[in-house]
Amino acid sequence: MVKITIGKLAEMSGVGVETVRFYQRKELLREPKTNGTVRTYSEDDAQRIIFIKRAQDLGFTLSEVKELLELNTKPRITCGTVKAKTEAKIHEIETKIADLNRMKAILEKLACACDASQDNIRQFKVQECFDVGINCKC
Amino acid sequence: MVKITIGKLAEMSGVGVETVRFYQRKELLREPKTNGTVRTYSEDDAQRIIFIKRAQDLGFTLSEVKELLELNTKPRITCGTVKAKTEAKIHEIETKIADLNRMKAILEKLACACDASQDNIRQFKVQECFDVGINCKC
DNA sequence: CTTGTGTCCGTACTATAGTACGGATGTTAT
DNA sequence: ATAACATCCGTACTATAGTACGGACACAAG
Repeated sequence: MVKITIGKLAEMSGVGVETVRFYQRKELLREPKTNGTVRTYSEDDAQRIIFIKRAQDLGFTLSEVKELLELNTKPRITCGTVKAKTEAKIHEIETKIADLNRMKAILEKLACACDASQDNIRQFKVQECFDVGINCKC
Repeated sequence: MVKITIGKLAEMSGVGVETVRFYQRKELLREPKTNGTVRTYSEDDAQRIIFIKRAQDLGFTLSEVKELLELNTKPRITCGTVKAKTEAKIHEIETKIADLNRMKAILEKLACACDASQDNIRQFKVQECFDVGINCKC
């Protein structure tokens, strides 16, 4: 077995050394075996960090990731549990996308109204545009 | 004009008193007129806070919201400037939507993969589930 | 054996977005 | 007038997700 130090682990998994230590404090990573005083890590630790980063990119917070990882250590957890958590996350994302589309439509109206105006010192009321697009005739 | 105190303003706009003061410190709200020492607010301040909360819900940070609001408050801003900022915001939103759609697609694959292996695997590895999700053909 | 790089560990700091607290003063209702 | 509540103000604290720092060791090369 290859000796992996914290520096190598960090490099392998694409995070900083301090981040590894931070994840240990947060109990997202186990406290590793030490021979002497210097801790040695395994390939599994790297995989775990890569998983954490991936889940995070997918919109999970660290505590949600921790929860997901704990599904492994707890007995008799089924795919159904993971699926439920994932679907809740999908729903959150869908809501966000819908909101953003609404926001985008309103901003497009604002840009359009801006275009239509010949008056270069006209005051646009951004708030009103956000409300219903009152000022926007397009 | 009705006298609106900070407490009433907070109640009207659905935030805490401390949040109003926080927004003042962050210059998202103007420092209000005082008669004596107690500050009085207007209906506009409430509208402004409600706007802040809405934009925030749509995924804008407070400093982004501040920028949006400054489109109104800067006196001699031209239509061209407003339009440029608005379009930049639209672009940001489009990027966010794309990112969220990517996340959603991956999570849907994950949910699907979880579904497929529901009854078969007892000792289930969450990390593998994510891997399967990413490579899943469903 | 000394130099240099790496690791260990605690602590402190960053940014974002607030929330809570304590003492002083202001305002209002009875 | 006096109790009760509200406001003012600064400071400190919360959570999230790290990043940075400084002293003490560890270890490998020259």
